Amino acid sequence: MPELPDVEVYRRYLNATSLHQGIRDVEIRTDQILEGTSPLKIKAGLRNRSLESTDRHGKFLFVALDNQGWLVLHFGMTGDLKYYKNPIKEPEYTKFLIEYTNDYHLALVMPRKLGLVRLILDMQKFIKEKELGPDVYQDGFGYEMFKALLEGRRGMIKPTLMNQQIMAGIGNVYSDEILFQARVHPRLPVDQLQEERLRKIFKATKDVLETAIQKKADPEQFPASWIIPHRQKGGECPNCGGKVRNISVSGRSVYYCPDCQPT
DNA sequence: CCTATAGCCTGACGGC
DNA sequence: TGCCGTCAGGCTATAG
Repeated sequence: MPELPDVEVYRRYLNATSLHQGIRDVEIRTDQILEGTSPLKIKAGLRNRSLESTDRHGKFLFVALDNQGWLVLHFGMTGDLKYYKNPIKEPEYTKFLIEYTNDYHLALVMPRKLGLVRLILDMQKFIKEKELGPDVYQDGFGYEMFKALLEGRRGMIKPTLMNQQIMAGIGNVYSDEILFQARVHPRLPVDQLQEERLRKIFKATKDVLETAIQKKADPEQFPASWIIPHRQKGGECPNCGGKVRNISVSGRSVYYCPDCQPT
C-alpha cells in the first residue's frame, strides 16, 4: 500500500536496518524501473559506497549516499522493502537488490514493474522535475497552505487530494479514509466546500496520516472507526452500519458511505 | 483546468 | 482442476 504512510514506514525500516554498511554489489532485475538510466550506472554509483540517511517527499524515498547524491526509490502499486541475511531467503519478485559487505541484503520487492530506482544529485531538482506539490506530512504543512493549494480549483475533492502535483503523498486508499473521517462525499467539487468542511478535511488528513504511520501502515491495527478495513464489496460502514458503496471516480475505485458522506 | 480512458505490468481471486 | 475475465494501493499520455 505504498502511499505516504507506507513509504514513511519503509523509510524508518531502512533507517533501522540498512545504513552505514558498505555496499559490495547491486543487482537490477529489470530495466523498466530505471527511467532511462542503465543498470551499469546504478551499480557504478552504489558499489563501495554506503547509505547514510533518508528523506521522503510524498511517495518518493530518498537515500543519501556517503559521497554525494541520492538513491531514489518509488514503490508503485506493489513495492516493499526487505532486509535479510541468508541469500536463499531472497524474496520472490525482487527487482532491485543491494548486497552489503556484512552479507546482509536489502531488496526492493515489487511484483509489478511500476516503481522507480534512480540516482540523482539534487533532491529539490528532482522534486521540481516531477512537479510534486508540497509533502502533506511535513511540519510546515498547515491549514493555510492546504487552503491556498485548493484555491481556485474546481475539480472533485477526491482526485484533488490524490493529485501529486497539488500536494504529495495521498493515494487512493488514504484519500477514501480522509473523506470518510471528514464525512465528505468524494465527488464534491472543491469550490463548493465551505470553510468548515475544508477544515475538517485538513484535520482528517493530518489525523489519518499520523495514525496510519503510528500503526505502521498496518490495516489490522487501524482504529475501529476507520473505513479502510471495510473497503470491499459488501463492507459495512463503521459509523452507521450501512453498506459501503463502491463507485469509480477519475478511473479509480472509491469506497464511501452514502449515508455518512453526503454531497 | 478538469475528466475519463487507456496503457504500463503481473499476480490474486471469483465464476463457470 | 483449469481457464478466463476482472481487479489492484502507482503514474503518464491523450482526447474532449
